[in-house]
Amino acid sequence: MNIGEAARRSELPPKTIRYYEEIGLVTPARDTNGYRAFSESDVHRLVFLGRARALGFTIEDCRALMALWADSQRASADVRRIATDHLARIEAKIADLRAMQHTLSHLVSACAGDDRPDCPILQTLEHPG
Amino acid sequence: MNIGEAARRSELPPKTIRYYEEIGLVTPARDTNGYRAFSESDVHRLVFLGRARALGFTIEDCRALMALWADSQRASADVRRIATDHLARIEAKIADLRAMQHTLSHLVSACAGDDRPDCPILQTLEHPG
DNA sequence: CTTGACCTTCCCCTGACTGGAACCCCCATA
DNA sequence: TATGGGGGTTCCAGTCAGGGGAAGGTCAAG
Repeated sequence: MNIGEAARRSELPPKTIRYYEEIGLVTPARDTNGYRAFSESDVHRLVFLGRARALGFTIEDCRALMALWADSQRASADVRRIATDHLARIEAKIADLRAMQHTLSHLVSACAGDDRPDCPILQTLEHPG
Repeated sequence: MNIGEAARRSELPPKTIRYYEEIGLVTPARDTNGYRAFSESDVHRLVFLGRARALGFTIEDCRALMALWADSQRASADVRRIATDHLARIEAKIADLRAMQHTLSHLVSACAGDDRPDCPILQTLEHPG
């Protein structure tokens, strides 16, 4: 199948699929006219990639996960380690964002938001505390 | 003062300060030897930038905030709108990350993480639900 | 006079794509 | 047979907010 149908079936944009080929995550065959020819297993890999990316795994995580997926001798510990590391990064990011949210929501509720210039948001950026 | 001291006082890396000059967020004078000569108000602007960036505002948000900061005729509504928009983006991002965290933490706790190949993480990436 | 710390510009690199230009291929219709 | 449209292809450039490092100029101390 051509890239268009592979895109519909994997729910990934054609551009993304070409990029994944460029970095070696999929290697579709080629027709004589130069068009990419995707097999069912190529689509299967693309769907896997889409799900892993949707969970926030990096491309390099995806590469490692796909290698483990293909390896019937894998240790589930290796998969789990990738996931726990990723989970830790996510939780750190959530903590950062929640700190920003905390500060910002206080500032926003303290600001009148009218046509006068007085603004605790700017005051805090200038001199916090 | 030279960029090194401006960096220490603003707690921003010299590279970042040069970048901010390149995109027009600060415009330090120059000594005859070509070195940047930062004034107190330049440092003040850098500190403001550092705080705004620490709250997650984009560079373009910072540019707008600094323009409002410099404008004694500003309406606090304009400042507040920038902050509320940014807060909304942060909250959307937190929601995304929490969804990932939710799914990932379930997967991690379901995975034995031993030397056997059976792995609900890979199974779910292959066939969710 | 030399050493070492500082400063300068310049260019390339990051992640994970996205947009666009220029061009090729295939099928249907007038 | 022309042509129009909807595929496909490659390559280049841009995104965001800087970071790394090279090649070279400047300055104060020993």
